[in-house]
Order: sequence, then C-alpha cells, then structure tokens
Amino acid sequence: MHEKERHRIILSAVQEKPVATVVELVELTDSSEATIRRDIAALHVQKKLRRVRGGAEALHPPQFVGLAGRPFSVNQSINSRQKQAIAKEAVALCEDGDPIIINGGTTTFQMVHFLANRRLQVFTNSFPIAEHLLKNSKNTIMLSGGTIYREQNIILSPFDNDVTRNFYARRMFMGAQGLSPLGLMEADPLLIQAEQKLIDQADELIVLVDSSKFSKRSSLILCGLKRITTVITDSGIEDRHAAMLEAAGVNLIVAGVQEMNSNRSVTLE
Amino acid sequence: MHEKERHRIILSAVQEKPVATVVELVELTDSSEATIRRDIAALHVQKKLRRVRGGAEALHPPQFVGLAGRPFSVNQSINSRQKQAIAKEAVALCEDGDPIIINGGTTTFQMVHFLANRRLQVFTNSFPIAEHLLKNSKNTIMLSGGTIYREQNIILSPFDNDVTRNFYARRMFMGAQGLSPLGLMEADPLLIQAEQKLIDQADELIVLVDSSKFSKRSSLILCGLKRITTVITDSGIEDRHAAMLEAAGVNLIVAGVQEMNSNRSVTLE
DNA sequence: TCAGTAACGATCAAAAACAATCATATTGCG
DNA sequence: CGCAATATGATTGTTTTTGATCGTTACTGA
Repeated sequence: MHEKERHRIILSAVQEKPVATVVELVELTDSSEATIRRDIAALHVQKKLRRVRGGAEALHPPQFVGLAGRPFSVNQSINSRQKQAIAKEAVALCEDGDPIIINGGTTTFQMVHFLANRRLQVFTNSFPIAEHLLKNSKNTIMLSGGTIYREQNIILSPFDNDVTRNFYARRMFMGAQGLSPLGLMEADPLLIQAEQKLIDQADELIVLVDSSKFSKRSSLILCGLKRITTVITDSGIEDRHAAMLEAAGVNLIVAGVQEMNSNRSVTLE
Repeated sequence: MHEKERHRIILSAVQEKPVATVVELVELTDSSEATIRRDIAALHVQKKLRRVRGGAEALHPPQFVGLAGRPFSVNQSINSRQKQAIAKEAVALCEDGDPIIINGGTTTFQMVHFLANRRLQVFTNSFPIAEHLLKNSKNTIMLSGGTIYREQNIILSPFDNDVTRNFYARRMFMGAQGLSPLGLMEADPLLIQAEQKLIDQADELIVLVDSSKFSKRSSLILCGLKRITTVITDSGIEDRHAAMLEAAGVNLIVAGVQEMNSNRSVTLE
C-alpha cells in the first residue's frame, strides 16, 4: 500500500472515531506499527490530525460539549434582550390549551421561558425546545420525527411525516434570516426544508424577527409576505418597513423593550 | 481501552446520574480502580467534572426535577450492575455503521455508555436515549415523531409514522417486562404500541432482560418466542429457562457478571 | 465511642506504547 | 542492469501507562 493511501485511510479513520489507535490502523492498512507511527507523525506536523499516545485523533474534535453546537449557543446570546421581549409577546398571543407549532431557531427558543407556566400543546421540530419544555414545563410536547441535525438543532426527515401532517395548529411561530418585500428569507437550506413542511399546518403564521432582520437579505425565499399573519419585532423597526408590512396586510406587534420595569438583569427566570 | 475512550465513557456516565462511583466506572470500562481514579483526577483538573469521594459528579448537576419522572430514574438504579453487563453485550454485537433500533427502556438505556465511542445509525423512540447520545457521542441519531410521554419517556404517535416505516435496521434492541413460553410480555399498553410499530423494522430482534424477568408475567403479549433472535441476560438464568429458549430456537447470551470479590451486596447502590 | 468497612494514595512490577537503529525491500534513475 | 535513495519492517532498549498490593484515612452503623 502506498503512502498516500495510508494517509487517506488514517484521516478517514480519525474522522469516524474519537480516537484511532495504532493497532487499529495497522489492521486497516496492513502495514507495520512503525510505518503507522511515522505516518501519524508526518500528518501531525502537517496539522492534519493530532497525535496522542496510542494513536491519533481529529484536529477539531467535534466537541459535543453541549447539545447546542457552537453556532446555536453563540446565537443564543446575540440580541437576547430583544429576542426575549419578542418571544414574550409571541407567547402572550396564546391561551392555555392552544395547539401551536414552534419552529426551531434561536428567537423562537426564547419562548420556552414564557411557556414554563403554561399548558399548551406544543409541536416542534427543535430538539432543544422539546428538551427544555419537557424538563421545565407541563406543556404537552409533540416532536417531529427524523434525523437530528446537530448543527441546526432541528429534526428533519426526508419522508413525508404523518405526525407533522396530522397536527394542525392555530398558530405557527418561526424566526427568519431576513424579511423583505420579496417575502420571508432563510439562509440555511436545511431550515427551509424543515419550515416548508410545517408552514401549511397552521391557520396563522407568526414571524419573530428582531428589527435588524429587515435590512438583511438572504438567498432563499420561504414564502411571500401575504402568507404571514403577524410579525413581532422590536422598537428598532423603521417606518418604511412597518409600512411595507401594512401594505401586505400583515399585523405588526412591536415588543416594548422599554416597559420592562428596570430589569437590567435580563437573565431568564 | 484507550484513555480517551475511558474519559468519554466517564463523562457520559456522569451525565446520566448525579454521581458515578468508581466501582461502576470500573465495570463500565473494564479497567482498574487505580486507572479510574487517575482518570477522574485528570478530568477534575481539566474542569470536566468534579471529583467527590467515591467517584465523580457532573459539573452542572441538577437539571431541575429532571426529565425522567420518578419511575424512570428510580428504575435506572435497580439492578444496574446486571443491566450494564447486559447492555455491554448488546453493543458488542454491533459494528460501526450498522443501523440499529433501540426501543426505550431502562435496560436499553444503559447501552448509551457503550455507544459513546461508536458511530452507528441509531433510531430510537426514547427521548433520554436520543438526548444522551446526541450530547455524548457521534452517532447519527434518528427519532420517531409524536407525543412525548413523560412517564414512559417514549415518543409515540397515533399515526403511522413514515420515518419509522422507512428506517430498516439490522437489529432492534428492546427490554421487556417478562419472558415466558407464551412469548415476550409487557405491562404498559403504551409501550406495547410503541414496540409493535418498530418490531418489524429490523432483521433481528434482540431482547435484553435480566434473569428475574423469566419468572415474571404480564398481561400483554407482544410477540412469540420464535420471533426473537437473541436474548441477552445475566448469569442468574435458570437452566429450564435456558432450555425454553433453546427449544424456541432463540440464541442466548449470558452476560458475564464475573464474580466480583465478595459481592454479597446484591442490593442496588 | 469504637470497630468494621470503604475509599484513598503511594509504590512497584507488568504491560503497552514508543523511539532509535539497522536490515531488507522497493522505487527511481542513469 | 546496477546503484542510490527512500520506504518499510523487525529488533532492541526506553518511557509511559496500567493494575495490583498495602498501609493510611475517611466514612458508617451499632
């Protein structure tokens, strides 16, 4: 076996498992330990992997420290003041007993805090949302089936999911990457897929976006403005954007960040 | 077993319950107490867990009341020694890349620790299993859709679930309430429902039961003995029960609870 | 309080992993 | 073809890790 082939095998093996031992690699490549060690050493200086005693490990060990991968947990803290205010308004629309759909996302995730004392029927495709509500509330939780995508933290199935098709809600709540005259825009194709499966399963579509989203654009259009029932945003929204929504017949709720009585402690309760 | 692998298993175990004892970890990893102590000490200085007398605990331990209602978490500790040994044999049957189904239950839950270093395609209807694997392993996780039942910790849908129907596995692993000549018995009608949806989605049916289950009966029969490919149990199984399985053409694996020095403490710890 | 037991730390020998070296095989090139 | 350059595999001695033992310390229950 040639050197390059071994290197490919080694790199592949290191991706598959947290740590590939020298002995394993010997069996995989039918070469000697000495050779494998030399290979690992070479790949180590090439910064292709990290050399550890006993074998080698991937350079960027997908640190599944938390369920929320980096992107998710980082997003969590961005604009969390506004997001919480927006989420609060969203939950305020609901009454106990209502069936609702919460699409995965960092803004919609903030709804969980205000749902802690409620008793709704919540359908979601977000693993973190389901987990949190399950642990910290008495709501009925329904989950869509499929593969859990770690990066986006959503559950998605390539097949038409009858659980999804049979759950019909009064309202569906979702975030978005951007909101323009063209409609509701999203960046991640995976999220688009997930959202398109849900979007027709509710009477009303409630979109939760902070005001910065009105100036952002994205490549993928999910649906037109007319499909949206209500937009909840923060007071940073510009008049022209509000006018745009009004023209499309979309209700607008501006979450009052100011009315929260002196809570500099934004932390959740 | 490699150092990194042990560390993963230890961290996995610490997540599951408030405190993982050294003895438990020894059995989980097949290494000595000295090694486990050294590992715990190392992980302690790495701030990955907290070292306590007798073992280790998670850094951020209390997830409130906990997702698992009482019944689940209580069951968790009963006969956990045997359950872990049984679960270990179960995982040993699998090769990386295999598609498998893990039905929810306390015995099958123990498989998660041994899956920490593996890379399988795991389909489950158990929220805790999905959660744990998601957080502590690189396995691909697929979840069935539906309502999350808190008592039983399973996800169940009244509708035929296409995710389920389209996932076909090599092996399905499940626990049971009892095992008699009549077949596999279950007590909870809800569990029966969940299991019947999955049981035909795999080539082989592997049943994980501790030996006490052979003398227990239950009201509901899930399937006959002949449907079972393999039974994994502990060394407490009686000869007549082994004969019963043999007569039905069922493979039997006895998980070696190799006599630990003077284990008069059969009680749970 | 006072055993009795469990957990611990230190120590040392065995095992595993390693680095260095040399002999052999393979490859490339004149 | 022959020779040199390089890669590979085997051998040996060294370092690291592991497991077992033993004396000490911390808990437990009467």
